[in-house]
Amino acid sequence: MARPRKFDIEDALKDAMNIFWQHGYDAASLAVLLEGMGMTRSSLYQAFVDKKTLFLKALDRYEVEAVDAAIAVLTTGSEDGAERIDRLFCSVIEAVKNGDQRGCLLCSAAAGPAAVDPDISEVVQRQLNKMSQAFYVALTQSAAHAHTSEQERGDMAEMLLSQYVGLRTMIRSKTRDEAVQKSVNAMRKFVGGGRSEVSA
Amino acid sequence: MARPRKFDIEDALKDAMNIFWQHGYDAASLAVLLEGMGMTRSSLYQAFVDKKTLFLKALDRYEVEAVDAAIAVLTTGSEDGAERIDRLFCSVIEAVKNGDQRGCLLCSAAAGPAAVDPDISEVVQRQLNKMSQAFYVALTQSAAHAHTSEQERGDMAEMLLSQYVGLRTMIRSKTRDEAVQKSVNAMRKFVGGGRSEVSA
DNA sequence: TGTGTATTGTACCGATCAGTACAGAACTCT
DNA sequence: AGAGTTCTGTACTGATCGGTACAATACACA
Repeated sequence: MARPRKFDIEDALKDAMNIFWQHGYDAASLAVLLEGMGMTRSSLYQAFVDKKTLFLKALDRYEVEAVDAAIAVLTTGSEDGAERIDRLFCSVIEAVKNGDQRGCLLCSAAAGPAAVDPDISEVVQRQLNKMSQAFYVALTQSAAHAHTSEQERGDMAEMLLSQYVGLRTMIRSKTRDEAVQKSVNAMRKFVGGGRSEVSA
Repeated sequence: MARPRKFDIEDALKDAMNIFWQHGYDAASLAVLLEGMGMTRSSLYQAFVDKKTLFLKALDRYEVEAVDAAIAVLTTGSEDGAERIDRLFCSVIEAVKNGDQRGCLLCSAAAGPAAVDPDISEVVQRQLNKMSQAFYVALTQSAAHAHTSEQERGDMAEMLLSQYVGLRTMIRSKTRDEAVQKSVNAMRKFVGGGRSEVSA
């Protein structure tokens, strides 16, 4: 028994996520967010408390939409874990070649607000951890690495994660496509995924 | 034949560099800069034109002070290039263990303003390129990699660079020391530097 | 057809942002 | 000592920041 809201709250959150993704936390001003989300100031504050809370919710949304998708690539689809790692890095290349230079919201958050705000840092760390665990699983299920020690795989999972973060950070800074491609080439060779050479 | 300036322009630039390094471009407000550089608004604008120009000059300063230092580690000191790469990553670990969580100004710039401003992006890319070339040189002068193809070394140099960027980005986002250590462990093993195990 | 209630639209808030105007101060040279 | 010149200190600008107050609005229910 009240006035109904004009917007779908999930859609609005998705819009917010995309805006933060493209602009970054600081550069995504309230004006930009309101415009992109198609709602008024009061509605936004009524529904999302404040900018930081909105960002945290957008990060949660990103987790579901992008991080979990990456984790799915790392943990399902192919028998061999190394090939799945391979696929993840190839998908990054593919995005770049399609003109997507937004990088990764999580990685941008790590470089930006997470350095200042503990609440944001906590969420970022949790998601990064999730990814490193997925790398670990993939390595464990890889013919080339299953025999290595638990510690070795843990180390390598962490390395793959920082590699991923660095790659997507550089992409956002307009690094030439060829440089990105080279980096992935070397990483693929290193991990030794199933597929012989380039493909996508 | 005029009033002499009260500050040393090089010292001021060094201060500015450190402030940008710690706070990041956006968060380093004029107020913070003026305070930290110990000068007044007029003097700053008279000497450095505007904030962005100051940042570009601070980036140049960072190139001399930090990037070139890293490049020196990669290109001089030891006979074996892989060991020099090893040393660079170990120095990152050492900084973290000493409580330095500022990361790398260049990497933060890559993730932040370089994504928006072409002038900044250009400088960032130039410096990143310089680093990847140094990695290439180190690989070429490494017993373990000298025999590989030129292309392979180029790929791997680019990978080492993105690894470096990712690592320092994660450090700034307050990633646990152990995770950083793990990542470096794996990277060291991968590169196969001379020194057997941990050291510093 | 009211009446209660939650959302919306708008106008506003103080704070802070980067940048500027300009008078006064501090020096060198004549 | 005076003129010329450059730097400094302060006060100010308009724009924008995130956030709030409050009346108008649109609905469900009685």
